Amino acid sequence: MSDVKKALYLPRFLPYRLTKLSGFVSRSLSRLYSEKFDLTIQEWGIVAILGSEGEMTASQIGELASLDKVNVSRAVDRLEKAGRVKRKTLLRDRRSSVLSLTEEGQNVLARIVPLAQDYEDKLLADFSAEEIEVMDDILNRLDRKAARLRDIMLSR
Amino acid sequence: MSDVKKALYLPRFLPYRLTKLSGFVSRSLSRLYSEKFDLTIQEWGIVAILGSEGEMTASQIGELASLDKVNVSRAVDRLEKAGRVKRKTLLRDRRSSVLSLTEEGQNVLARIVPLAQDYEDKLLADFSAEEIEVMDDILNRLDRKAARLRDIMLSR
DNA sequence: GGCATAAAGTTTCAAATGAAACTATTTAAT
DNA sequence: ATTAAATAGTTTCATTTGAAACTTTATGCC
Repeated sequence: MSDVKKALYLPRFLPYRLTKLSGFVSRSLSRLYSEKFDLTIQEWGIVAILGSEGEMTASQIGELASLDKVNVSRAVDRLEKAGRVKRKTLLRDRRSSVLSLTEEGQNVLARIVPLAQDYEDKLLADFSAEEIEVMDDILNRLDRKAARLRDIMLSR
Repeated sequence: MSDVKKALYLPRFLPYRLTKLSGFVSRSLSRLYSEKFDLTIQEWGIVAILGSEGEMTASQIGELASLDKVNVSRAVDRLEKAGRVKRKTLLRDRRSSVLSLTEEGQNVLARIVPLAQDYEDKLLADFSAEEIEVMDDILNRLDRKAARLRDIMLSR
C-alpha cells in the first residue's frame, strides 16, 4: 500500500516504448538498404528528400530530415563520391551549394522506395484506415509537444 | 499524372516519424539524468528495471530492456563501479550473477523517477484518458508487429 | 568420465557519432 | 570602404557503439 508509485514500470513508460519501437523499425528497414545499396540511414533520408523536393541546400535538407549539419555534410560527401548526388554552387552565395540527385541517385531511390513502402504497408497491415488516421493525429501531436518541451528545456 | 507514387514523402513515412519523435523524447529525457546523475540511457534503463523487478541476471535485463549483452555488460560495469548495482554470483551457475540495486542505486532511482514521470505527464498532458488508451493499444500492436517483421526478415 | 557444443559475459577493434574548432563567405554597422 | 558579427559547411578529436572473437562455465552425448 505504500510504495505504489515509487518505481517506474519501464514497459509502460512512453519514452522507453518509443525508443524500442523505433529501434526495431529502423534496424529492420536499414537491412533493406544498407547491404544491398550501401546507404546509411542518413543518406537514405537525404536521397528520399531530394527525390521528393528536387533541389535543396544542405541546411534545408538538415531542417527537413532533422539531421545536424555535421551529419548532412558527411552523408552528402559520401553520396557525391558514390555519384548519387551532385552539387551546384550558387552564384549569389558561394558558401552553400544546391544539391540534387544524379540519374544514378534517382535510380537508387526508385529501387528502394517500393521496399520501404512495402515495409510500411506490412507494419500497418492490421490497422484500418480510421485507425491509421488516429495514429497519424497522435503522432503529430506528440511530435509537436515533444519539440515544444525540448525548446522549453533548452531555454533554461 | 505519371509519377504519383514514384517518390516517398518523408514527413509522412512512419519509420521516419518514429525515429524523429523518439529522438526528441530520448534527448530531452536524457538531459534530466545524464548531467545531474551521470547516467547513460542504458544505465537508466537497467536501474529502472532492477527497481521494479528486484533481482535479475544480465541476460534477463537485456531481454526486458531490449539491450544486447555488450551494452548490458558495459552499463552494469559502470553501475557497479559507481556503487549503484551489486552482483551476487550464483552457486548453481557461475557464469552469470544476479544483479540488484544497492542502497545508493535505489536512491538515484527514487530521485529520477519523479523527473521522468513528470516529463511523461507533460508529454501526455493534452491527451484524454481515452486517447491515451488508444495510443497504448496502437503502440502495443505496432511493437508486436515490428518484432514479428524483424524476426521474419532475420530468418532469411 | 571425456569430448563437443552451447551459453553468459567480457574484451577488442573498427566504424559511427557529436561537440567544438575551423574556413570561407556574406551581411551589418559605422 | 572597413571591420565586426553571422552563416554555411567542413574538419578534428574524443566518445559511443556494435560485431566478432574470446574466456569461463555448464550441458549433452557416447
